[in-house]
Amino acid sequence: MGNRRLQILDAAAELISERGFTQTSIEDVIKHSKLSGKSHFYHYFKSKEELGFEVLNRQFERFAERGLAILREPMIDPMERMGLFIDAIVTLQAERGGRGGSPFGTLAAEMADVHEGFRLRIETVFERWASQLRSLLWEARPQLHDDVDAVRLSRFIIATLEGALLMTRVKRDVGVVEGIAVDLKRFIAMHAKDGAVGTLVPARALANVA
Amino acid sequence: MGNRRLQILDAAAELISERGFTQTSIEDVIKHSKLSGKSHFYHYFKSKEELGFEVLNRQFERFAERGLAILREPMIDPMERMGLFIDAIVTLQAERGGRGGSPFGTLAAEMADVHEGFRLRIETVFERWASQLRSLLWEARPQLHDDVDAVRLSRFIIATLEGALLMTRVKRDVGVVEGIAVDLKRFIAMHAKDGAVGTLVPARALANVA
DNA sequence: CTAATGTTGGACCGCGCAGTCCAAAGCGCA
DNA sequence: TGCGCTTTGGACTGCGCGGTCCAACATTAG
Repeated sequence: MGNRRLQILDAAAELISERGFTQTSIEDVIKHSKLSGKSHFYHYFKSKEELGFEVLNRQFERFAERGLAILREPMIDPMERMGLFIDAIVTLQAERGGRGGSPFGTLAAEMADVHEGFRLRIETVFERWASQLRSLLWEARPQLHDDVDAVRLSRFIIATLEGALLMTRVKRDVGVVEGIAVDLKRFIAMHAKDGAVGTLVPARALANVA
Repeated sequence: MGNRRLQILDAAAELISERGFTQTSIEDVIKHSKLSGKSHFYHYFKSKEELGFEVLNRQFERFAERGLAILREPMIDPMERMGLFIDAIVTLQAERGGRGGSPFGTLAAEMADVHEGFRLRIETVFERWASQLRSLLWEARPQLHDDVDAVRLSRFIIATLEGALLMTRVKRDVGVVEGIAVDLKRFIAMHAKDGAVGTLVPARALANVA
């Protein structure tokens, strides 16, 4: 069954996002996937490197399902979708008790300067994420100031969220990412024309913008 | 000489901030420090773990010298100092050709969930950094809106910078951190009363705020 | 010149892990 | 029941690395 393969992949994804790639051994993965016998692993994967690549893809898939999907809901106002998306990331982090941070960020920090293959794939992952954000900003264009640079703004959003997840992990306090999320929404709201902010920012916080 | 110790420490700092802790072997460190003989290392350090802790301290020292110092220049307007500080981080990253990212961030992502000792020390490092930013914001209080939350804002600044360094590293493009720095300054300027922005943001960019 | 006291280099040990291999256990099929 | 074929478990190998140890060398003192 290709089912087994997925089982291994998910176990690996969990361990790697917690401990990092190098700190996760094949034996750990096999044990954690409720299978036994290392040959099983090498039946489905060529090498640990291949596992790493596929875990990265899988993480992005899941992220796309649970987080990025919100960005494409056609019935919701774009600005509101942005807020929901940020909330989703906070929720995801809260569910894990502040541990584990961003699966991409962790892998990125660990491998970017060590393994060119990983670096390129991580770059692709971030690029796909960024492109989703750009689409949303494009959709929201009528509500935004004319000189908003979607490329720069989407990068800013990703960087801030990644940094927030990292700090949350270090402090083991979900409050960190929550606070940063609030500010990030305010920053995004700053790019919108008056009255187009929707539920992105509570009225009180808008005092600073006006 | 305690000089040798520093030599090892600096070699290790460089390697660790590029490759990460686990990917850096004692032999690499010794070779890179132009010494030879592993016993030399163990003459100055109890273990690799101790090396890691001290590298973290040393990185923070250097960062405090070259970056954080700007925050305390008493002759410069606080808001302007903030801008200079952000510029300094961009410059530091540019000097390394986009590689290596933040020394703290790299170590944090790698070790936070693996080694409690590292996590605590990294938490301390971030806290010290945050406290410097808070001091500056306190100094700038007369120029800021009354409801500015210094704790939250300082966390936001650190998170965004850390995320920016990470993405710069992944894309190997210093332009990323440069762009994010511009936006970050605009976000900070948003908290200042009109006319108190100084050189933080070029007049053109302020259009969005007003 | 010799003895005592550091330095320095590197051989060596043990361990953990990626990756290989084979033997035993299922399992269809007649 | 007996025979091939696949699945499964785990023993084994080679290697890299953290950490120890000791032998050779330098240095200073008498």
